[in-house]
Amino acid sequence: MPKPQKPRNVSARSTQGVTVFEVARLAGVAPITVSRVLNEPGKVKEATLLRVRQVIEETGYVRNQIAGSLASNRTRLVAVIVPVLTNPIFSDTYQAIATWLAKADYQVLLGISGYHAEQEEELIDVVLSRRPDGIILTGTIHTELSRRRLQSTGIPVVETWDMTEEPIDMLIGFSHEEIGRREAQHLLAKGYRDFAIVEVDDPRGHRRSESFIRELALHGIAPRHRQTFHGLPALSQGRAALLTLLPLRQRPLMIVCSSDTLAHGVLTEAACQGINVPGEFAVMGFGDMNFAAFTFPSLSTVRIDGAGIGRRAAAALLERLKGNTTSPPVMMDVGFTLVDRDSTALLANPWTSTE
Amino acid sequence: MPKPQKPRNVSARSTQGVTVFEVARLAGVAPITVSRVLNEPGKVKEATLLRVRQVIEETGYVRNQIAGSLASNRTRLVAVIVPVLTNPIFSDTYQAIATWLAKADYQVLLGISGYHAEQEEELIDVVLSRRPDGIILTGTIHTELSRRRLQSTGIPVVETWDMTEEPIDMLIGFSHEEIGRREAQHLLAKGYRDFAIVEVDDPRGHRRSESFIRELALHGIAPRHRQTFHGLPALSQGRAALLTLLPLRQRPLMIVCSSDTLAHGVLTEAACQGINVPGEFAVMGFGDMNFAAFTFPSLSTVRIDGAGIGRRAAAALLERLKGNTTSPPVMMDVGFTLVDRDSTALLANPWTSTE
DNA sequence: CTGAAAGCGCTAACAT
DNA sequence: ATGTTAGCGCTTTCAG
Repeated sequence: MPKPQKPRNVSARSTQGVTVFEVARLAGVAPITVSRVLNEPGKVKEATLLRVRQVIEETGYVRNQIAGSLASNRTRLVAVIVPVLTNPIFSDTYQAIATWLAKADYQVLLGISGYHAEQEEELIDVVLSRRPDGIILTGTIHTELSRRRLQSTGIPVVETWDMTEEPIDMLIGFSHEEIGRREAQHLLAKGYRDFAIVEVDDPRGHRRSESFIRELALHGIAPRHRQTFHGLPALSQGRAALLTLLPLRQRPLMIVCSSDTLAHGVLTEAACQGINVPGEFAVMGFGDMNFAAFTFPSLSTVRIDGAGIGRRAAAALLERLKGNTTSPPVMMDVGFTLVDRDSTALLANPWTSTE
Repeated sequence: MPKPQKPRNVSARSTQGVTVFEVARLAGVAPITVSRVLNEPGKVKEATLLRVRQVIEETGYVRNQIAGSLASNRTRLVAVIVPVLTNPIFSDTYQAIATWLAKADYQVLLGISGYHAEQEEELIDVVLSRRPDGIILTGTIHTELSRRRLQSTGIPVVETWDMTEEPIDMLIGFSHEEIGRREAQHLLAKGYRDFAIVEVDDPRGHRRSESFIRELALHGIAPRHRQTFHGLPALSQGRAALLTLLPLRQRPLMIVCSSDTLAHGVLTEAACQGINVPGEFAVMGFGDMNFAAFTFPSLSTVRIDGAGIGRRAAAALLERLKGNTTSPPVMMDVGFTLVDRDSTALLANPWTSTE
């Protein structure tokens, strides 16, 4: 039997809500037992468990995780820093992260950095003040200060959607340079020799393009055209891009886009102009988003397993939070897949004739 | 001058981090002054401000908002409950919410309900335990328990993306029934008489369709076809839908889709089959997503100002949190706009001839 | 403009 | 299996 409690919740500061003390009093147990019912029910005798749960039910008690977090120094909160919510390329990843974390009773604190390392730095400050148990970042490019802050806190960090030799902590992604390189090799091997690049100015897409161009250069080829749009990739930009490429139509042209959405726009404008794809233009996207297999013609692209990245990021974090510091450091390259569809199908009139 | 502090942070439970007490000691002030520097810098003398800020800088102090929230009973956290992150129709809204809240130093706690009222109910429980200062919900359909819990806490709630006579608290949205009705009237007025409905089984889209059909019925018309897909709207579904509609081609058909993505799929399959839109089929979407004006042919649709909903939801919440309980209850219908583009352009051969 | 004292509601640590 | 004690790190309240 617990000893009678001192009166509680009488000061003007209180929230007036039901607390563990009230529940404990009504159930005839000590507050810590209520806490155990909530957090470690296995450690409480069945009868006590039921009694406390009934009181919780009757009183409508809602636990205060803020107080719990302060006392236990664990928040069950994971901060997820995203560049934007409006670029669907990342949606699968964030959805997977939130879903898998929720299964383990962790919640997501969301931060939007707008693709800016400086804004991300501010965000990290804000977020750290809430003492998340873990942080998931999009990308591997951060300010030096961000890196130091994150490392000095010792909070588990997962970087995603990129590769680096020196991750802050854990890393689950793929190499954008490798994609550019392999994409170039792949298209060269198929016989394409004339290239145009259509991209937006997002940092990772830009690096894919640069890597693509470097690989072409190794084969003595320079792209005939490069167009960079601002902001998020949009169908409209792809359409505009194809219009500027029309004068290049004398010879078939391989149009390499930094996103499926841009590529879809190119295909749309081609359909509008009655231009045959892949006959007069071939088109390559990036992302293998859910529409890519169903455009007309179907879009060749680079498949990224966004949901897989999210699932693995969540899993790696949860593993660490379980206390498995003995587990090897996580630095996983999930890779990518070049997907050949109709938009790069070789026709009877081989492009290799332009060599 | 503050009196010398009792030793702090010596127990095994401490986080070993720098606390306000340490900062206060080094700056020669009381802890509460450090707190004021952080929260109400206007109330602190310039010299003190600078001195404390310097110590914060030197020590790398990171405030603990958990402790602050417990003491002040304010978390600066807003819970945002979304059905999914992978349906881009909502992206603008959530992006706007997070962005506008961040400007006011509020952060977003994210919850994914998967379109299920029951899952939302659990989520609300979890979320309430973190004592958010506000909650933003997607939709107005919740379990009775959810409604009661939310109302009994007294936390400001904003429901979005729908209308209801009895909002939990604040409401910023539009009527899906009204959309279905107006859409039918609009298309009937343009002369269309033969309709097919293509939709996914999301609850709000379904209600738009039902309302559309009711309005048609008032004019003695029943849709000739209705196809309901499962899951999120996808281009592939739109393509599949048009294939099943091909036998109906004898007379021109108005295909009403519950999402721009479905409609885009219909247009894609039409292009693939060499079918003239709007000649043989006319197509209507929903959402006016950023691609709708740039499909081929451009897509007639219903414009929803998703970003506006998000901005207003954030603003309404912030207004309430500023303590303006005197402000009138928020119940705003942001409306919608029927957008006529090429996919419903009337041709020389008027559809009205089929009457 | 600044400070002392007293909690906020919970749980770690240590009993029993 | 359950209880006692003592905080977690901050901010409210009340004083000066």
